[in-house]
Amino acid sequence: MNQVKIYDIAGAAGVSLATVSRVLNHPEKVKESTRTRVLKIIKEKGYKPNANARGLASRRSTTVAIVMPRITRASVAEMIQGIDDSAKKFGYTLRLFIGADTELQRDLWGDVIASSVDGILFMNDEMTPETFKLLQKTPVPVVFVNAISQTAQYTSVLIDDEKCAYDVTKEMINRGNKDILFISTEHKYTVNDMKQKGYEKAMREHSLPLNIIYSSGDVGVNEKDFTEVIDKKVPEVALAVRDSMAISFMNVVIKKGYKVPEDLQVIGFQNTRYAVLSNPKLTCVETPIYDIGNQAMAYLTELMKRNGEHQKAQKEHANIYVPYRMIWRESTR
Amino acid sequence: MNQVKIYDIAGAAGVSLATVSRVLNHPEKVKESTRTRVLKIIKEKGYKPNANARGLASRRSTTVAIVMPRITRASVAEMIQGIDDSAKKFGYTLRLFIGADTELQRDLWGDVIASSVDGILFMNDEMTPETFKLLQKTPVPVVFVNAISQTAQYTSVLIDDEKCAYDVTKEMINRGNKDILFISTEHKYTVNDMKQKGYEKAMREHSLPLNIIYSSGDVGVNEKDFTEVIDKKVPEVALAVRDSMAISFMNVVIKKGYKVPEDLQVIGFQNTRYAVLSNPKLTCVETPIYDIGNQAMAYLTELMKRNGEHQKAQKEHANIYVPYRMIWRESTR
DNA sequence: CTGAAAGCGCTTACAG
DNA sequence: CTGAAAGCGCTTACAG
Repeated sequence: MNQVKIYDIAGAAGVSLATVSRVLNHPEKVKESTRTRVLKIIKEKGYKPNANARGLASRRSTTVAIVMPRITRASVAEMIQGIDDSAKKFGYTLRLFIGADTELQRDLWGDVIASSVDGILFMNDEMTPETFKLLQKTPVPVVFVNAISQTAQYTSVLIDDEKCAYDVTKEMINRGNKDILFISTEHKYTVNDMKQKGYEKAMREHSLPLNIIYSSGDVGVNEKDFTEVIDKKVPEVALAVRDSMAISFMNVVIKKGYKVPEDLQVIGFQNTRYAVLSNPKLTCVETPIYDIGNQAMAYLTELMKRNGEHQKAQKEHANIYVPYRMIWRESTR
Repeated sequence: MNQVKIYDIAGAAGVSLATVSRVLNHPEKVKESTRTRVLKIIKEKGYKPNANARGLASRRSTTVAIVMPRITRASVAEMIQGIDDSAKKFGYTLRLFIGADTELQRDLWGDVIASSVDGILFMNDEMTPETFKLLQKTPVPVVFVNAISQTAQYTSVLIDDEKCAYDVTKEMINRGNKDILFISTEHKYTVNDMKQKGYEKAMREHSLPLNIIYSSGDVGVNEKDFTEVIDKKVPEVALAVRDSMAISFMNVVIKKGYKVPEDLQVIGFQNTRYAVLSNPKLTCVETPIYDIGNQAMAYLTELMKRNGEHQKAQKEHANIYVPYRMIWRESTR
């Protein structure tokens, strides 16, 4: 293991372990001359305090857990990048826990706790009450990322899905469209429900009939479902909660001989990389997923700091809404 | 923190700490009756050993580091899913370290070591000699994932890119094509170089002229570059190291009024989700990225086990090639 | 401002 | 098969 230990630094600098430790953790408590001397040696020897020892002794690990049901959703990677960039800035390191609700309850949550992270970024939407109980017992701050905590007890960082869907729908209505299809996921996600709510609100305000379809995440299934819909009637506008669904829908329609955006306009709700690879390019609500990750981590840092000072922070709850914007491309006119 | 400690279990079971620890770590050394009794209590109380304490005392953390330059590449998420599924099976937990070569050298690698992981999955292609030195000093096993260690000292888990590109190119030649364009990245990745090598080999064997273009990862730049190429001449076949590039190329060609696959056939080298969202759907070499992650983690587990037994395993090196296969879709005929 | 000492929660030889 | 004890590498009151 021949790693440099704190002893080595103390020895080389002619000070005690305690002083080296202080230089790292409470530099203001150390006389400047010794501080610089110690820091110099730390740098020379490339000393990095053992994370386990530090975690054990201090009960803080400068480590944060990311808990998510799946990592392969299109948006997750970029969110993690946002989280990581922020984590680096604040000196935190990331642990990854991937598992759905059931796994969380069985085993995974124990791992999260056992690893004594300082905070948790939680992306599992739609918790069962059991999971919620688990969360409640957690001794460290939790922030929801692009997922809503239905319990209004934790802060979520996300876009205001309902307002956003409302705005888009309204905009398309104002442009003279009446037959607007809303495409959502079969699997229930709160964020998608919020979007649907926004869509419904706008449609109702104009006394327009709702037209909603739920399909899976699988492109093959999408195409089958969408074909059925189209065979009945091609809507004027399709809004899809996922870019991949928007594009699938568009492709199906085009193959049937219709024109986009002339016969049908399509809008996606994410602005993933897919959006510019489709033909025509997909108009999107841009969900600034990188920013969401970035801000969630920054906010969690706040909470962790407070958590260190007084116990029990985080009872108040206020969601943090990250601004979204429209990116008009070729699939609308 | 009111977490259950090993003391609590020992107390409740009427045994010593040592015995509880043994039940968890060397169950065969404990009499069955006490073992079951202790296990029952562990389960009841939901005891999970503190990972820091365990890591510190045992010098093994059942934790693995994933080191990668960026997480937003299309293939990474699925690879991580593969890694995670395997990690779960073997009882490991994941830490994420995202950073390019320079960051590794400056700081990040120190974090990796300090966190005392039991093994490292390394995805940074194209290391500088400095990074390589860092790797050499690492006390734990390292496995390269979908990236080649140019030094033939570490095992890589990946597909045989050269052979694969050779096979595809040859197949397209055999089908009567002569003008085959190879599209690669501007940024140098060893895996892409290997593909290029395979392409070149096949072309040379048939005395066909090489036609290679390097472009960026940005779709906008791609389109500009590709337009230039096409304005000179549309090739019969385009092979692209990334699906996104293949699709961009295809879109540019289609917009110019050509037909795919009639005038141009296009093949991608990844089979990401993009492939089925394009229109026409993209023919691909399927890089089984999930399997690569999965097997890499499984192999790392082997190495870590050995590393525990005799010191210094891992001098021999043999890459593990995961089989690839062609998925013929609509962009070829 | 600095050092000696206790302790974080485990694991693992070492005895028995 | 089991327990007492040392130790993993740090941090942090507590003295001084």
